[in-house]
Amino acid sequence: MSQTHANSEPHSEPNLRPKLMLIDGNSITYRAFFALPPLSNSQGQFTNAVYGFTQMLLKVLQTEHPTHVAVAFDAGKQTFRHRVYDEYKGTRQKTPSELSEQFPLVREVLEAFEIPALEVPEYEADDIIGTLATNAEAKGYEVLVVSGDKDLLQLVTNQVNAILTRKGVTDVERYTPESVFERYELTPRQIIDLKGLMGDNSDNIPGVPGVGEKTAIKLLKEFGSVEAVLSHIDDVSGNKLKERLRENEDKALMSKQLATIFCEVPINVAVDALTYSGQLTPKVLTVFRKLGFKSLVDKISREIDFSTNPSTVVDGKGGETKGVDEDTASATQETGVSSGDGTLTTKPAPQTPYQLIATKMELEQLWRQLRGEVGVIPVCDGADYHTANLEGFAIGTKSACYYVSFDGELETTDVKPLWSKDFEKTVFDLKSLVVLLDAHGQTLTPDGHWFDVLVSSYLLNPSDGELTLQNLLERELHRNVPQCNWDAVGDVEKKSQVASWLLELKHHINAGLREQELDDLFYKVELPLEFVLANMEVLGFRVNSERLKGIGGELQKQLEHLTEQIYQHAGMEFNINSPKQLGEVLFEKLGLPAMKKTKTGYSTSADVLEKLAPYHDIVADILQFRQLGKLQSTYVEGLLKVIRPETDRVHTRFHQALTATGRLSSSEPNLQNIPIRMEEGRKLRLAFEPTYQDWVILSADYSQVELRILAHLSGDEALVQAFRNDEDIHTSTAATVFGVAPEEVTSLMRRQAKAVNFGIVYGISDYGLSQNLNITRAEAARFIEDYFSKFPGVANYMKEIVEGARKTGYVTTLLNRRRYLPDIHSRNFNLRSFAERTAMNTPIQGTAADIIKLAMVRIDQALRESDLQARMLLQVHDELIFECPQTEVEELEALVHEKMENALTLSVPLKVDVHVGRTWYEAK
DNA sequence: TGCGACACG
DNA sequence: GTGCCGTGTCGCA
Repeated sequence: MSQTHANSEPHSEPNLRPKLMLIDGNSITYRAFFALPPLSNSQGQFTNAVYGFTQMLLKVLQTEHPTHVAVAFDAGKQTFRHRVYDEYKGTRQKTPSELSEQFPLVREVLEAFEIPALEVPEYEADDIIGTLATNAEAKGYEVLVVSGDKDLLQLVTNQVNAILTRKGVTDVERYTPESVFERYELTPRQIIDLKGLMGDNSDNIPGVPGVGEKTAIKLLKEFGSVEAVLSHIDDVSGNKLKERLRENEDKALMSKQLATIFCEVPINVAVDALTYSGQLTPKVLTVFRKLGFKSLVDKISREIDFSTNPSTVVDGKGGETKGVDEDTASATQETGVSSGDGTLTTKPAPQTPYQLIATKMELEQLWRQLRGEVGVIPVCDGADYHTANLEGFAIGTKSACYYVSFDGELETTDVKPLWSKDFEKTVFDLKSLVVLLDAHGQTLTPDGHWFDVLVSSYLLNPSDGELTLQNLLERELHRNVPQCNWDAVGDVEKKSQVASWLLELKHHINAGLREQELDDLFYKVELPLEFVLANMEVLGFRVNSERLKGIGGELQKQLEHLTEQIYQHAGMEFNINSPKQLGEVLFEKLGLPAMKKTKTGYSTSADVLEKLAPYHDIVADILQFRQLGKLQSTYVEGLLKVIRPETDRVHTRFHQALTATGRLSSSEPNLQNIPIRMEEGRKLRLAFEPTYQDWVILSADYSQVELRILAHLSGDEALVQAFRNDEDIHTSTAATVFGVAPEEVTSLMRRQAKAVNFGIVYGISDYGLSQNLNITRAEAARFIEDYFSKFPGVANYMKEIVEGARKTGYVTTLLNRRRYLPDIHSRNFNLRSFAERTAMNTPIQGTAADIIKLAMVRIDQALRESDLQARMLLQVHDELIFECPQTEVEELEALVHEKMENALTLSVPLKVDVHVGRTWYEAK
């Protein structure tokens, strides 16, 4: 591994060797455009791409400190590659004007940075970069190429490294020849061969059809290059593959040619002329202001080196003066600029003094030193917080770092003072800390002054991709996070440094929460909810494995019987679980009419099969087989695997920072999708029991919560009235839409109205409804039209929510939870329509999530304050499951009713149904 | 490893 | 030339 550069600090260790950074301007700008929501500044000019580009630029300059920099751009449409292959980049959509108008802005930014922008007619940015990289390498430079396109990996050598974006814009990864090999098992030059074989959709490079990354790598590992593969086709394993290679020899060779970066572009600028001073001039601030980059103005102002002029620092707290802290950044920014004299320097992250705490005496001293805000990172011997052992805590303050080790005489109970209100603790993933400490008999509570950077940053953007601590630090603070193994002991000094960065992250995120008015949602709902979820995870749900095995035995018998019958119908044996083989049997052997196709073959989905049922008895058996097979594999065998044998319990994980709408999700096992709709599956709930003999399961579910929310949000009079009268909503909708009295509504009419109601909540389309009801599109469109004319408030709400999303780029729930919808401006019909439906659905689904989360927090609090033994086991989106002694049923029922129905006050009542039973099955 | 199928709200 | 919202898990190719 040659991580030496990434972790070195150029300032402390002057580097005499020149370092050239070459940035692929097109690739980074493109990537930024699609990764970021369509931000625009006060003049309505779109700035997301230039913003992302600038973020990226700042980050790489700050972390790499190059001595020479250039940015390359594609020049115009036609390139020499089109002469080879006229369909080159043919599938690529026309560059949207929202993007192309930002390229001049990118150049303005570069001008302010005094970084040259290069382009050469007929050549692409790649080729310019390749040429300069080669030249510079020959002159003894260290070279870094920065791009979003993994093609550039072909340029990597020991002297030329690549920095590629991973997710978003600023989440990057640095590649050396070793790390290219680690990732692809190929040398950098073989990246060209890889593309020759697998092609590239975005550039319309064909490759060999049917060969993807996996196959291509396998072939290259064996033969080395495209040419070698083609001259040894006979030695390739797999007949189909051989055939494909033979048929596509030309394509493979041409694809390789297209993918090869041309390193002899005629450029009239010398590498040595591309010097970069490393100093930001005030011009940069001017351009940032003009573009409306408020946060970047703050950011670079914060990094201004005031060491020569400390008196300009305005620090209201009169505290530390060596840094500019977040809260005063806006004040100092003005001073920094108006003084206008000097140059502004970006600085690498500070190193904070570190101390190991391993004895009682050292710990005593720590308590005397420590006060106020601390970042805390638990250090464990494994990734799974349900089973890992706690080995110590990395602790960071603004000015010091510590590691408290439980390796010697200290144990977890010794750090108890840390959990008191006296310390304001910031962590990443509070729930996991609560679970970890519970294993050591320590109970953390919401009143202990907490901040969680995971859940809070999720609120700022729930669709931001995987939220890891590393991602957050890099994305939000532009910190180069030291390499360390987070799921193991060791690296404690680095971890404690990161712990102190948690505090900066907190302030950064807090500012965002205030700006989006999300502080209430975070502090009053999500943060306390972490403790509720932790307790549910730790407690688990008791499962009777004997009963489950009994159900499994029954299923097995039925499955065997069905298998036999299906073979008989088919006249042959085959794998019923294989959609491919099944398709062949149904549509070729038995000649049933194929109604739909998927990319891989015939569709055998349930809705297709249901239509085929009248043609052949085999179809019903297959549907039955599929259903039972699912029950057996997922719910019997899958569940048995995760029952802890010592306790007969399953412990799900709730994910609080995952869904785009604000819902929770559950996994390992997923207890939010235990069967209920079909009786056979529902029987599985017989295996879910209360902990003790004389206890019961109590379930409480919101009735029609999403439609009630729709009534509230839209204010539609008819819908509101229906709920105020406590009518059966689907019957009432049917009566209204079909213009009949409620008692004249037939079951068909009710079923159709129900589908329309669902469709409305999902962001309706005539196609979707027609599929669901098995009617024509025209008929579905009629239904929708009728519905909207009878519920004009709903029609208007849907129109306005989409318009609002177009204007602001996001939608919100009743508690201000936000979801960005960048595709709302897409030129792609599909993506745009999807975003529009999402705009209609998310406020509804998300508000339902807000409401039940609030109810959970209130119920948890009420239970803790009461003397009830009852406890919450699960949340399933619109219902809560509890267990309690039989004697508590009445009181718990009253409590749950009260808290759930009054979680929020809407213009329609919230209604909750409660069911009690010996098992989960019987609580219906 | 991506996809189809299917479990839930 | 489209396809109703949000999830997780299994088996196949």
